[in-house]
Amino acid sequence: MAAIRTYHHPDVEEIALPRVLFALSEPLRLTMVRILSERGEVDSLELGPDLPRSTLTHHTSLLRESGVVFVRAEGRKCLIRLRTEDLDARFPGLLRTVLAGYEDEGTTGAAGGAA
Amino acid sequence: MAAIRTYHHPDVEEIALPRVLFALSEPLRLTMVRILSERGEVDSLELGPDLPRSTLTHHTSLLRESGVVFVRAEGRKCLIRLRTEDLDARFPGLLRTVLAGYEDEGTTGAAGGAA
DNA sequence: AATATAGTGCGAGAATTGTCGAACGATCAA
DNA sequence: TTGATCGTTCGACAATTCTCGCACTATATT
Repeated sequence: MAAIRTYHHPDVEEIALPRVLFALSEPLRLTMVRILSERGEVDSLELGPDLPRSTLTHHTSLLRESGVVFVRAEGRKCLIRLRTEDLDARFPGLLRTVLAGYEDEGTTGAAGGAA
Repeated sequence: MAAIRTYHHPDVEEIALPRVLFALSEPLRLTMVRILSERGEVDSLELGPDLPRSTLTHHTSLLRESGVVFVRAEGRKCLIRLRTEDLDARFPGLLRTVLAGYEDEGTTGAAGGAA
């Protein structure tokens, strides 16, 4: 029984707006968030199949530490989902507004070619 | 009659969400935006009285080039206002949502001590 | 014209962020 | 146990961003 992978997540009150906006200001991460909103909880590889693993971990960690996503280990894999309720409790409507404004741009083949 | 100071502003369609979010992800700029939303069109000095001028120009330019604010020269001064309608046409509700989520934090003495 | 004030642009340096290879531990299948 | 796959961490490098002094132009006042 080896050490289980654990992840730190900020409490709802600790989620800071500048950090969230910064996390969402990167096209790649914004695309990840859009995928998450469409598919719910997904395997981390779905967020960037063609990306180097270390790059994927980097962006995933940033989204997690800013309070945008929740990450949990499942066997070898890494399941990720949006903290929709927490974000909505903290910044009502923000996520919906951002996603609505990003639907038309970058709709095709982003996040390293996720299809 | 010398050359009038002119400023480039992106068209409404050119305003990109990642750029806007990045512009709003900086606490200083976020505070500037809040001041603008409270006071309407203001002298640029009101956005950061204690800041070095070059720093102020830097942030003002970034906000302008991302499509968040409109800048016009008035004599020696520089008047700045939010592009509320344009932003709302492009990303409905974004500005209101962001401002609502930032009212409680950083309410005091930010933007270099603007009072 | 002389002075004071406001804004801009440039440049340098510090700080932050993004990308990615390599090594490592953990997990699953055979 | 062996081999393959996945995620993490570290380190290095590139790119971007931030801050700010300085010189310069433009404007307003006297």
